[in-house]
Amino acid sequence: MSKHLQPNVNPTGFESCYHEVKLAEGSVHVYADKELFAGLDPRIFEMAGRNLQIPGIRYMGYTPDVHVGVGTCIGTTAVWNSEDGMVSPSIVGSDIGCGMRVHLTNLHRRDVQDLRLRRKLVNRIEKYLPMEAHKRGAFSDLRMDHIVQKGLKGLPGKYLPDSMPVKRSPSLTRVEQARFAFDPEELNAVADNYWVKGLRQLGTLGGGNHFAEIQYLEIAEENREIAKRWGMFDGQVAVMIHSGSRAWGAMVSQHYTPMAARAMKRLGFGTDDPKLIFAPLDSPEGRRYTDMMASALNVAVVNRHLIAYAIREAFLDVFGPKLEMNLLYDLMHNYAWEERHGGEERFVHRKGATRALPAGHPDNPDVYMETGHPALIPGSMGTASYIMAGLPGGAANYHSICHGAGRVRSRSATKRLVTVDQFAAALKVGTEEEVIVNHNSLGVILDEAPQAYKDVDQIIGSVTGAGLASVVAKCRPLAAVKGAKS
DNA sequence: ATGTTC
Repeated sequence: MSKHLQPNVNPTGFESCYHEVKLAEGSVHVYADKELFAGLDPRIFEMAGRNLQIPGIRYMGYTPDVHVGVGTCIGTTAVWNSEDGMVSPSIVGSDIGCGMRVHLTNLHRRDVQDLRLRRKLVNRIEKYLPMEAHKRGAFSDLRMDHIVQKGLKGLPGKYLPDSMPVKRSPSLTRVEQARFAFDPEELNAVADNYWVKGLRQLGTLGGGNHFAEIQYLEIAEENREIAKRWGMFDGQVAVMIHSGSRAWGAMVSQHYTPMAARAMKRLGFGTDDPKLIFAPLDSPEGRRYTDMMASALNVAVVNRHLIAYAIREAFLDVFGPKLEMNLLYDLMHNYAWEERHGGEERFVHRKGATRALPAGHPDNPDVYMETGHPALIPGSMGTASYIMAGLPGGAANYHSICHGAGRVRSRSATKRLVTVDQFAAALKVGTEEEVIVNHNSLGVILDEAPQAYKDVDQIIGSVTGAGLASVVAKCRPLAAVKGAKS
């Protein structure tokens, strides 16, 4: 029993961080402190009511960063039985497989303190890491069909170097290293341009809130033992990546949502929201969607892996061959999958929600069985990100925690209300602590200013306050790489 | 988020 290392936590305000909201259709369980809860948009509860109309739903939870989305809020955990449940393309959303990856280097923050060196590093990263798509002919050694079907196992060995171990360290779960038996006809039906574009977009960041950051770690005092086991130390330079399956996942959403809608019509299912689409897991349409969603998860993991590979090339250019960049974990926050909860098989949808399994949970990968796996939480630009460990109390929310800060204002409103100078101040431009960014003009990414987001520290405070997870490390930004609309 | 764009 004592072999499991539990994170140290002293939840002080559990009662004040949990709210059961009773609606006509059932309850939605909200994890947020009183202030965040009071500030929530009332539309998220109307949305919860319509989601709770889907037959067979067992549970619906909101994380503290919850906000309105299409059909279903970002920040939702929605659960069915595996045996006779539903799968919903609307709940998964269109950014299928979007998630986080962290690599730990053997560098200390003092090794990258010099601003000119950091700028050089960002320039190097831009050389290897396109924002939109690789030039025609790049990655001629990759097979998109292998990647779609086998994920990381579909990559040639060249892309799996020892200094960023993937094969050697079984640190990925069955979701992230999924391998599926795809129906050839299903894949044959995908238009040629998606195969071409899919290949060219591998190892590219994309736009919106996606990013790659160079960060340094501040280990939380109370979880030093876990941090040590995970190979982390104070001041360690880490690379955090936030990206997804790019156009492939968008194609799956666009093509298979109408297909699931036809199944609903055939079977006589519906809710008050015509945009909320779902199908039985054991219907032909439900199975086809779930398979194709899995293909997007494979693409997303490979995309993040190749982004990390590109960043490693940049680091090797600058720091030489002694540089190490070990994978800590890769973890998605937009997907649906089978998991074991309370000894039962459940089908868990997470839309903008991060799995945080505690020590001993059977779905942990072996290397993290004794601590729980790292839960990777991105902050907004210029603020902190977090690496957390799940607590047993997280079972209340099916081991889901937040996926970031959560937007407080739209992109257009942010551009209207926030000035470039205010953004620059948030990035500490002109000081020794400046967060180096890959854009000369901050105006092109103004909609991603931290002023567009909630305070991530307060979001994390609600997660720890509710006893769902505990902080292992706070990750402070040193440099940020982002795509921008030209 | 992405792609296509009246």
